[in-house]
Amino acid sequence: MSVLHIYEKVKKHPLFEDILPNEFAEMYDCLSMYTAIYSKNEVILLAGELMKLVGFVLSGNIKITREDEYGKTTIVSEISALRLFGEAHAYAGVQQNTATIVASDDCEILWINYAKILTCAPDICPFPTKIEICTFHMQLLKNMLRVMATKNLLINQKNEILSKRSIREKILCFFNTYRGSEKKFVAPFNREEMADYLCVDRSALSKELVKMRNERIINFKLKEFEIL
Amino acid sequence: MSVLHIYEKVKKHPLFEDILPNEFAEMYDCLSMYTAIYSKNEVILLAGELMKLVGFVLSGNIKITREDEYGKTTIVSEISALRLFGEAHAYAGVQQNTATIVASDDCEILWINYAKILTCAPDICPFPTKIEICTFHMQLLKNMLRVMATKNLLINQKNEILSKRSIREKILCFFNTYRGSEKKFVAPFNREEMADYLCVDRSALSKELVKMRNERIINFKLKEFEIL
DNA sequence: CTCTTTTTGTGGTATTTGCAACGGACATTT
DNA sequence: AAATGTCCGTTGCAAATACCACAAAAAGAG
Repeated sequence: MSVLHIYEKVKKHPLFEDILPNEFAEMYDCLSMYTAIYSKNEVILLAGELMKLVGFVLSGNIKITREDEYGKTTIVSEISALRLFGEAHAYAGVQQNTATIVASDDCEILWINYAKILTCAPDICPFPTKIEICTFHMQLLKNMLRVMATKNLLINQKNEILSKRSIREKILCFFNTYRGSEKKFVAPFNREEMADYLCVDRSALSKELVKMRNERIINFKLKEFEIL
Repeated sequence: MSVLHIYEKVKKHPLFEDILPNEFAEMYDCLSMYTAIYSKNEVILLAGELMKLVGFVLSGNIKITREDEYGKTTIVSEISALRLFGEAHAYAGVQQNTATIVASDDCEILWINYAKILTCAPDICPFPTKIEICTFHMQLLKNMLRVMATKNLLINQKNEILSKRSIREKILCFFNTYRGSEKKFVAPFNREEMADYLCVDRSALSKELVKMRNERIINFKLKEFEIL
């Protein structure tokens, strides 16, 4: 895939906001980017290896899995095309990666050596000397901060939901963060996905929703919900 | 409080790693830092206001609270002295802050205009011109990335624990992430704190731990645990 | 349209968890 | 030594939730 083709894929991601095609081409070399193709079920990164690069899924899907000491593996999360992964591990540095990353389908990954953003101007001198940095590197740093901050808020939201001790509270918390101030909204999940997201049993979720409808707290029909 | 006194307080935080006293003093002006004192129960930031600054708790404790539409407030998290808050909101930008921050005790906050790190060299020119940036600003950026990445991993860990559907699974997941590869370890919580962390009932936690001991999965005495 | 597949709601039951109250172990204070 | 307070395990019970199986409804395929 040519650099321009890659650019077309990544340009909509917030990480590359306000980055021009020619700037991206420069970065491509400067940050030692390269693409790699993995076939279905191939291991992309083994648990225990250090995550030094940030990955961007150009096509296909990947999954993050964890294996306990008895060999039972669970899927921690799934990452679809045009999404970023590994940035937290790459920047946290010391932490050892305890998860294994596997290709769910045939897929193509763009690997980016993001650490280089921070060290690409190696002529570091003692204070108060200044160093030079490309304007678009600065832009990328800004974008990366925003991406991580946004992800942070998202996980925090989910955390708040999962902290609730009853299904009803989880539902209400999810609705509140999702709907904003709208009374009527369409859920982004079907029942099974919603149950997975809230970490509860699907049928228990259905029952609780009906119960809440009977108590005239909410109204709904399939994915369409309304707060009363 | 003098800038040097402040430096003594903040220097151990990862955000200020490898920042020298004189560098900090320069930053203090450059990033428009200032301190503010709040008395117990005083509102530090009201829900709805935009979070443009990053806060560092110099002394005392603060709490993040959220109020539902019927006026019931819940404590989302508590932040103790020498810890950072608001960085995710500050960098995510668009998001509106839905939480209210309140002083738990009398406390002193150092406010930092971190956005300025990204724009402090205003002579931005078109590609491929370079811009200048202080070396210690670069260090600070690096530190901020690491702080956010680390926080990200931490929340993710907690998320994984809370995703487990039974108390036993939560316990095991917590133990596994906490103990690393050590078979014996001392928990950082007493039972009540542990129950809060796992979002379960304390007595139910006690019961499950005893049950697991009877099944010879673990052994424990108060805070000392051992995986069998 | 009909047939098939997927999604959703329901009912019954077993299990888990929460709740409230209490007593013993231990440490601290008086 | 007695009194007090905190933490932990224990108990009985009530409530919530998971599990399983199935029917009704909706969505898709031909």
